Amino acid sequence: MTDKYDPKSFESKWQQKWEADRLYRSEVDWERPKHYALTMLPYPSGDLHIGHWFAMTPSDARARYMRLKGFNVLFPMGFDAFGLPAENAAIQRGVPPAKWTYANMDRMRKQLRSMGAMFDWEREAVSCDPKFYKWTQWFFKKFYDNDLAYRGEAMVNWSPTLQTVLANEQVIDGKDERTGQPVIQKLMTQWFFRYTRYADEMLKFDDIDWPEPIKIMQTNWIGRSEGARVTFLTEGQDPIEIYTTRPDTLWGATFMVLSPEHSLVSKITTDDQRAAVEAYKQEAAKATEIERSSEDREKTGVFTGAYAINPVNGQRIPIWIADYVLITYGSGAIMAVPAHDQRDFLFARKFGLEVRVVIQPEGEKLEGATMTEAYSGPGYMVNSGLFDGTYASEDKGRKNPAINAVIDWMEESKIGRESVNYRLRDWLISRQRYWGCPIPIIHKENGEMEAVPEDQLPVLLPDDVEFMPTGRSPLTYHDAFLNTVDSEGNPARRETDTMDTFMCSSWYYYRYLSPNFDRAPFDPEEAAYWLPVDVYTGGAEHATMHLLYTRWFTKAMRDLGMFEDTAEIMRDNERNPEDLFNEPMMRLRNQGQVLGGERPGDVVLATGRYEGEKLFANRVEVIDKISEVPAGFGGVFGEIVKRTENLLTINMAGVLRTVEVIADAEVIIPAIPAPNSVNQLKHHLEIQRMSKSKGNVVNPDELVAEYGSDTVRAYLMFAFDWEKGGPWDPNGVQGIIRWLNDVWNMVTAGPQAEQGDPEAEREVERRVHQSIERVANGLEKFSFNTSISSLMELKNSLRQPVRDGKIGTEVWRESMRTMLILMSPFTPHVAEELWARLGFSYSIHQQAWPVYDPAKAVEEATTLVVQAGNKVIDRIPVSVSITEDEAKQTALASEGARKLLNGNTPKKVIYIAGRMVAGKPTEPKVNIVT
RNA sequence: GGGGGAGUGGCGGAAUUGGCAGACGCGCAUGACUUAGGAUCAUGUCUCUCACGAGGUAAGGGUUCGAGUCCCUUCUUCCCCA
Repeated sequence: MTDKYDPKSFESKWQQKWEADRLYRSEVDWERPKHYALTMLPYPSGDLHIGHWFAMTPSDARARYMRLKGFNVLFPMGFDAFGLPAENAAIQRGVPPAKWTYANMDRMRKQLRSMGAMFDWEREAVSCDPKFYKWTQWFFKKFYDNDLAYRGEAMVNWSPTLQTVLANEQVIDGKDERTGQPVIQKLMTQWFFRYTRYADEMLKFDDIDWPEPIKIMQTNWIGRSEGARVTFLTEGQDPIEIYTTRPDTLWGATFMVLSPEHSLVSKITTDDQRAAVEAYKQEAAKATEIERSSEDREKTGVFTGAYAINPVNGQRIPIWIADYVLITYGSGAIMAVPAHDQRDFLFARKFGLEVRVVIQPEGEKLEGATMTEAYSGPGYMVNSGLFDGTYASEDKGRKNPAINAVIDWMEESKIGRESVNYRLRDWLISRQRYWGCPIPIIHKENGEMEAVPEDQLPVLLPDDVEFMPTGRSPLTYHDAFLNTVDSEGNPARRETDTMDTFMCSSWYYYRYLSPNFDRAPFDPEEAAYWLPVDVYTGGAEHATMHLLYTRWFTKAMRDLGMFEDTAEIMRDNERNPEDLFNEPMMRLRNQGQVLGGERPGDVVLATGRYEGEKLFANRVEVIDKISEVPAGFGGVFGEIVKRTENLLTINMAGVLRTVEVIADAEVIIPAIPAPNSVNQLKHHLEIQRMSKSKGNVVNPDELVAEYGSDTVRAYLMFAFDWEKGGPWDPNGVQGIIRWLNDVWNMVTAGPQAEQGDPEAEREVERRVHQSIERVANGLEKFSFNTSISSLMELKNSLRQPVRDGKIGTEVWRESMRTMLILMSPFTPHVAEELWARLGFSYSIHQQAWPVYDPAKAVEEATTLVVQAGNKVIDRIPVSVSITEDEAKQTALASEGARKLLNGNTPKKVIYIAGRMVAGKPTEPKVNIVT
């Protein structure tokens, strides 16, 4: 055959056929083992990004592999369709969010189909679809009814000029990014989920195979600490509760600090301090919590004029306010122990407050007056009454003898009690936004609240909305939405907050099970078979947000009995439901990120008219190299480092110069056919995240149009360590093209001999079997690049003997058959096409993964490596069946060993046997120690 | 500020988790075939050395018969919270 590998001629043909045949439809089949493979669903931003391909196509390859291994695989897809960008589009371009979102999803579905992935589209779930968000609201209601949802106060970014709440990403440097108006921090009533209720359970990872860094990040995020709560009384008898992890240092508390927002502040402030305190409170409102908690920030604060009594020693200590104490953490008040806490120490030194040492390290004498930093290490308690001499270790909580003793004593004498605290705060789900799932709550006239009854769900988002340029949610002035009646028929007002989109993404993979089911969030018949998710893939940036929220969600669902029907059906099918609903995903793997590659900017010569330093160019010419600048050139020349519209920044021998290209300027780019425009000039690109504004976005549609889907898939899997990612390099794709071309040519050329050479055929069989194991091993380990390199090696080792006519028809056909199945997870289209051309029956994707036979993979001859330490001193060809004794004798008799030993006897001889590891043979070694 | 990673040829990356460092690919070089080559084929390609050989996985130290891999110190860098 003479036809060339031309993916365009068959890729969409197969995609259509697979879809028409419902090849990837996954249905419950209790006779077969199941595998639920899940990859994070995209936000419908409008265009599929190369990052989506990078995340999804390797996951698809693995799902396909599991299918070939005999599993019934569910691999669904959907859209996380609520969110702020749709609203911004509405405000900026006047497109309704729903229209924008649905149009984007249509486009992205087409793009997703071009991947040739085995998505089961009949299970698609879309979070902004009322069929979906009815159940998001239903979950909210269940949580509300069971005290897992409540209203509380939280700090928000508040714009006083716009009278609206802003999201974190809308605030840059304390100002609204759109209007530049100042933003302040303000306490507002918001909806929360009791996230902390499952804090302890979420610290357990025993039953799940998740990456270690993710577990560490989640553990730190939850931030469990053991300590005590202690109540101090002010001189006016107002109680101030504090939380401390170091109750053993209570005697060193020489002042207290309240958060500026603490409710007692105005009450206890004395008249002569009031002006200063009020001024400080206003100042503190400008800083974000992240800034405030930064340790190296200059400490600020104001004395309230009031005093408290230290309950352990009766000492009278001043009460200050300072912004390094946050109202949202602990109780919003601390006891300050400057000798043993660095932040308190800096504060004390700045304001001249007493530093009293109460933990004295061994062999050192600390003095409060002369210390230069706080001491937080181990030592013996001093200045602490009856506890003097007690040893304070480095352990935290009860394990520390000093803390243990003090807590017991405090509980006995009713001064304080043991307490566990978490850095984790409750999950704030309120968003003062329109394009989100409405919170199904009604505010009655009398101020009480009630949940919308289940039969009235969903509370629909109105689509006849108009956006104000302020960004205020249109729900807050949409009368038809706002006005309703309560359960007694009295007029009432709807809640206008919508839910955080993390709420939708916390349960979407349950909706995939039965996206049209209308009696519950999911059909227990489906759930009993498919749950839990076996493998989940996505970006590590979701480590502490999405992945913690979703764990919480599943635990809450379990405790509210939402899996009971499912468990019953499992039992009916002899599946033990125990421990299956504690965690949503059994295995998690994170892919890295594809970054924009580095690209040099065009080197240009620009001439025109100067106005001061700035050049108004009427002619810009791109040249090859900086050395081609003509002598005596009077304009600006150099590499374009940046271009904004017609404004160029040019690096002229190290100096940055600005050139404005005038409207009808002559632009000459030799590489691009004339006429050229300013927009075709390329500027320098650094390796960094891809974004439209940087102009370094790689468009997968263009790549697919040029090279075909299989090549793009395989290249993404081959060019990177999947868990790491890296900068995009357009050149490497050549290697994949050559590989697929070679495979194509080899298969279409057919066998070159009827009878082959037995030795060559045995070698081919060996390579084929080694490859089966190696390709599988890479897929198991998410090491897609090594799987593909194994496939390239297999092709390399087949090509020459086939060409030389050493492989007979039978072995040739069997080898091609196996190779195509091995390739099919990675390059599903070309594998199917060649499969069909070889006359095998449709479809390759319904075949079984070839069985690895170690006996066929094994080598007959190998090399014995003789080492002295880490250095190779000889190599001797031997049989693989060599025994330890034979190997040692052979090694000692070798030329290299003779030279090394020079007649002496070795101190030690170590033998390392050769093995077959993941389809790859290793050589036996003998290490001779002298 | 806090947290998590990563440092291996000109480049992307391999290396059974302690056992011949640099697989596979890109690029490059030389040659072949060609009207042509950004096609294809062959050979080579860590560094130094004509060679024999020696050195080499960010830098320094340690453990070990043996270290890219484990431990300590330093440096660089990326990501996340944002």
